Amino acid sequence: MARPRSEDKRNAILDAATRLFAERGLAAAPTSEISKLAGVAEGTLFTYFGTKDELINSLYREIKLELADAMMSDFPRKKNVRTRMRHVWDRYVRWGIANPRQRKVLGQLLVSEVLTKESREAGSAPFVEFQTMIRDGIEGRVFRNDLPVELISKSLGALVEATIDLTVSNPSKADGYRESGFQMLWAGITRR
Amino acid sequence: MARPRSEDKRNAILDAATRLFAERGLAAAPTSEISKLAGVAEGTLFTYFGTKDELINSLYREIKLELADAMMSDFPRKKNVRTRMRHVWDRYVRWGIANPRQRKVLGQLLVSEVLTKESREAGSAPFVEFQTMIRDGIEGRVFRNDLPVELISKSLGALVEATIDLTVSNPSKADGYRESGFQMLWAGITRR
DNA sequence: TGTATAATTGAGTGAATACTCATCCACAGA
DNA sequence: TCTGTGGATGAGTATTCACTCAATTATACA
Repeated sequence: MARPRSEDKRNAILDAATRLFAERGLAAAPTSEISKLAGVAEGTLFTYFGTKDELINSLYREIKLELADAMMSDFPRKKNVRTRMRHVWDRYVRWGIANPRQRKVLGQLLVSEVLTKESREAGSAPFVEFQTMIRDGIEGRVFRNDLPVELISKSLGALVEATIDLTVSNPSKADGYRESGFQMLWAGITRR
Repeated sequence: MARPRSEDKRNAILDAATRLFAERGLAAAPTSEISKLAGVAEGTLFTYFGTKDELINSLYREIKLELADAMMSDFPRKKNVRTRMRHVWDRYVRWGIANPRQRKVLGQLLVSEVLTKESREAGSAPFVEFQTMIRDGIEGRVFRNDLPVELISKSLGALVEATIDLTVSNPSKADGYRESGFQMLWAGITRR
């Protein structure tokens, strides 16, 4: 037919957006600069993403996919709940430390008024296996039975964030923080 | 001298800003609308706050003060660590549920690129007593000794947020969530 | 009551920026 | 090699918005 769209260009735009959003925030990163940093004309940005909001929503999905990938690859499906939980914990913490920009942007996106309901749903889809693991923990009487699934998953996310924050401001203690954080989570959710 | 500034007008502006920031986000709430909603001329906004960024920083301090007030009033200084911890927990959760707008704005402010270092410091100043409580818990061998103070305080914040989120989406279970959330925190940070 | 001072007002201004579009150009299929 | 389709370009446009300022008004104090 005609010239096909380039996956490379699309990625370059998303990448440039990530950098600028992380440095200056969503609103203060103009499309003109995003496209310049991506090495394309401003008009090109709008052939890949109809509007800036659409770009933002796409970026959200992309980052969530990367995170899910980091957390769920090599997931030890057959092992016990603690091992699976630990796997997810370690991967999540490491991803956050290794990808500070994406993590920061994710934080901005989550409180922005731009994300559609569809994007939010699409963003949590890759984490179904994670939810299953928690349900296993409750049904197998490993976890306390008064904690709703969402409280456990949100708490894991929250404690991971706290652990990463600490590690970033004191990288030499990374291993200790990762261990302590998990101990704390595990003690909090399991039966005595 | 001359006409004094009005505390009422200042508050009206901060209040209007809170509403609009919560509904639309920082960037999409123009000073023209903030002043209109506050019932003053746009120019007046700029006699109280030199720039929009200054308004945002002032709002941050204001909200943190309110939160500290809610958490630390009637603080049972003389009681044991668990009682003090529980006091702070309950107050924080209740404040978040009762003040969804300020809570939402606080979330936006914290990831924004607008807050100065001074504002962040001023914002955490009212919480010194809270830090002291945690140190008491560690030194009194109530808490585990491998957890840094910041991990405990961040975790409390994080678990409160998770608890509030859940309560907002299912208000009838408010008491249960508040209880379970605290149990989880307490189990996580104390020695077995 | 008179006056100096500073608050209040809102129309105006300049800068920033999301998005458009006429033109050019690269590629797939014939 | 030719051709039609649709991507790539970037100057242009319409809009939005933070901030200004000259004129007006309220108030503390003498």
